[in-house]
Formats: sequence, C-alpha cells, structure tokens
Amino acid sequence: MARLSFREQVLRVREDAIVASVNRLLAEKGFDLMTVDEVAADVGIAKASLYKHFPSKEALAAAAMVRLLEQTRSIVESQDAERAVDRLASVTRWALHLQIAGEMPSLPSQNSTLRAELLANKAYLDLLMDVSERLGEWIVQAQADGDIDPALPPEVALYTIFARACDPVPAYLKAGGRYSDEQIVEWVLAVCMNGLRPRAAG
Amino acid sequence: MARLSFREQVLRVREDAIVASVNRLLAEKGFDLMTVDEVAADVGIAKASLYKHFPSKEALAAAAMVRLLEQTRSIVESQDAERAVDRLASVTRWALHLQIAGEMPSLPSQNSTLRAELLANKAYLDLLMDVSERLGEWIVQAQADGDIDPALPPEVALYTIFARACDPVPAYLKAGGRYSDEQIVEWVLAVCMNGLRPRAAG
DNA sequence: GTCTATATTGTGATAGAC
DNA sequence: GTCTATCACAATATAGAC
Repeated sequence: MARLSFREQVLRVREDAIVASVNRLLAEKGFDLMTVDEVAADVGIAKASLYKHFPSKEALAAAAMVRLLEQTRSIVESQDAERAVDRLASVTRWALHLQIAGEMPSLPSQNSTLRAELLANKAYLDLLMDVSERLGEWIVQAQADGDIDPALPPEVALYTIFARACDPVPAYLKAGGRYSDEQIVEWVLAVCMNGLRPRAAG
Repeated sequence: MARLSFREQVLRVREDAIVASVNRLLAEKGFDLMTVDEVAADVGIAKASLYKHFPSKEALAAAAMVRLLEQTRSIVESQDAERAVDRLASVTRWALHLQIAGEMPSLPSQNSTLRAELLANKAYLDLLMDVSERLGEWIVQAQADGDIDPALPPEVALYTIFARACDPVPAYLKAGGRYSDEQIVEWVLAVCMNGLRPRAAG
C-alpha cells in the first residue's frame, strides 16, 4: 500500500467520519428520511463541503454499504470454527447484533435510482460477490455435513441469511422491552438456522 | 347493517377504487416513493378530489393497511384445518402469495408520522389485535401439539410469521428467474415453519 | 364533490467568495 | 476545500370557481 501524504490522511479521516455518520443515520431513519443537511450537521461541516467529497446522496449511501460489506468480509475471514454451519451461524449472529444495536444501515429495495448507483459501484459489487461466494461455499459444505437441508438450493439459504440484516423481528421484540438483546439475538438466530436444517425423516 | 343510499354507495365504490390503487402503488413503490399525484392519476380523479376523501397521504396508507388486515382476518376465519400448525402455514402461504404477486403493501417502519397515524387509527388497531389474538391462540395450540417449539415465546413465533409479509427473500429469488412463484413460496414457507419446530432431542 | 390553479415547504444540489 | 447564500424542483396540501 502506498504511503499517504499528510493531506491525504486528513482527507481520509474526514471521509471516514462522513461515512460513519451516514451509516448511523441510515440505520436510524433509512435512506428516504435521512437528509443531506442532517449528515452535514452531524459531521459538523457545511453541506456544500459534503458535496466536494461525495457527488450525491446516493453516493453517500453507497459508501456506507461498502463500509458495511468491508466489515462483513473481515468478520467472514476471521471465522475459524470447524463446522461450516457454525461459521455461518457466527456471522449471522454478528449481523443480528449490529442490527439490534441500531448500527445496521438499511436501504429501500424499491428505489431504482439508488439501485442503479449501487450496481454501477465496482467496489460494492466486488465485495458483495466476495462475501456471497465465501458464504455460498460454507452453505454447500454444511449441506454435505448434513447441517443444512441438501434439497434446498444454496441461494435460498444464502438469501435467508442475508435477510437477517433487515429482519424486523428483533426490533419488534426489543420494542416489547421484555427480553435482553442477547436473548433476542439467540432466538432469532436459532429460528433462522433451525429453518435451514434437514427435516427429520418420516 | 344499514342500507346505503345510492349516493353513499357511489361514494363507497369510489373510495374502494382509491384504496385499491393505493394498495397497488404501496406494494410497487413503497410509501415514500408513492406520490399523491400518482394515486390521483391512477384513480382518474384530480388530486384535490382525493383530499376530499382522505385528509392526508398517511390516511391513504392507513386505509390500505386496514384493507389488508380485513382481508387477512377473512382468510384467518376461513381456516378449518384440524392442526393449528396447518392453519398457521396456510395463512402464511396466502401472505407469501400476495407478496410475490406484488400486491402486498409495505410501509417503512421508521417513519414516525406514519406510525403515529396508524396507532391513532382505531380500525387498524382493532383489526391488528383481532388477527394477532387468533394467530396467538393457534401458536399456543401448535406448541401443545408439539409442532412449534414450546420453549419459544409465542410472540417470537407470531412476529416471525408476520415478518413473512415483508420478507425480501421471495423477491430476490423471483429476480433470479430460475424458479416458479409456487416453488419459491413453498421453500420460504417450509424454511419459516421448520424454523419454529422443536429441535430434535440430543 | 370535482375541477384548475396555486400556495408552501422541504430538500437535493450549486454558485461564488475566500 | 470550506463556507454562506441561493437555486431548482418535486410533492403535500389548499383556494375558489362550478
């Protein structure tokens, strides 16, 4: 990796702060209700300055998603459990914790402008492919191990796991106020992984 | 039920048409991206006329949700399978079919204005209570039958079933284009109900 | 109750000085 | 690259004639 000049480092730190704010606001209010004014105020700079770093609101959201996928890849690569199903459960648990802590950015799947921007973002696509392939391998392995139903197409299992990132169930249970975050995560995780298991014969 | 005058019937039909349009647009674009202009154009009346029927965009969305819950209650009441778990699966299958057909209205859970409007809507709350209580009874029965894990709080199962209404997995699988709607619904349903099952001992 | 036309506001994005 | 000030426009909501 090339050395960065002091100027470039300052720039990098500033942009990290922006993306962190965007991440938090996306988790809190979602893309449509998050305003660029809010982001600027949260970072503590003028809106026009924001636009010198990122050309559009969509680009801000994309940067937050790239950040999330980088964290995800890092978590995926750090898994060392022997059984593939345990590695899958561990990554899913991490995502659920992020979500229940209010740090999981969420994007509307229906916004076509945003979709187009993401699909044009090479960093985003590469990371998504990377993570998907790794998880896909684990799923196939878990099917061979008898931990995931072999009759299920791997992509069904993959999407089911990805979908935990925007599962509304944790938030509903948390709103009830009767259970700890830990307990909620474990229940949702158990229901998720249990759903992928092979059905008992008979 | 009181007889309606001709005038009132016309009004009723018009409002049904409005709510049906709102339902479709909510399913297609979601609340934030749906504009009142679109609704008016879709129904074929002027926007100002729309506002004579419904006082706000939020009220339009609420009416669509009431309509959905009325349909849900009707489906719930028509269930006659012997086992509670089969009745639960059948209702969930209906919701998944509605969703994959693009007829399931979806609201952002983060919009506080919309939340407040819904929580102030007695018809909505009554229907929600009604449906929840009935499904809750079935869940408790299914736990007694050994079809749902008795260690799971009934509300976890209830929310898990409710969440199928906004599950992104069917849309992702449909976008892949490799499987029929029927096949997708059956997989997602199976994973859902399997997840609630008791874990095998050992 | 329906229409056309308009008021009002919120917000994404930019101009131009420094 | 940062700021203040402003534009441009979309979208909710309403006025007022018929």
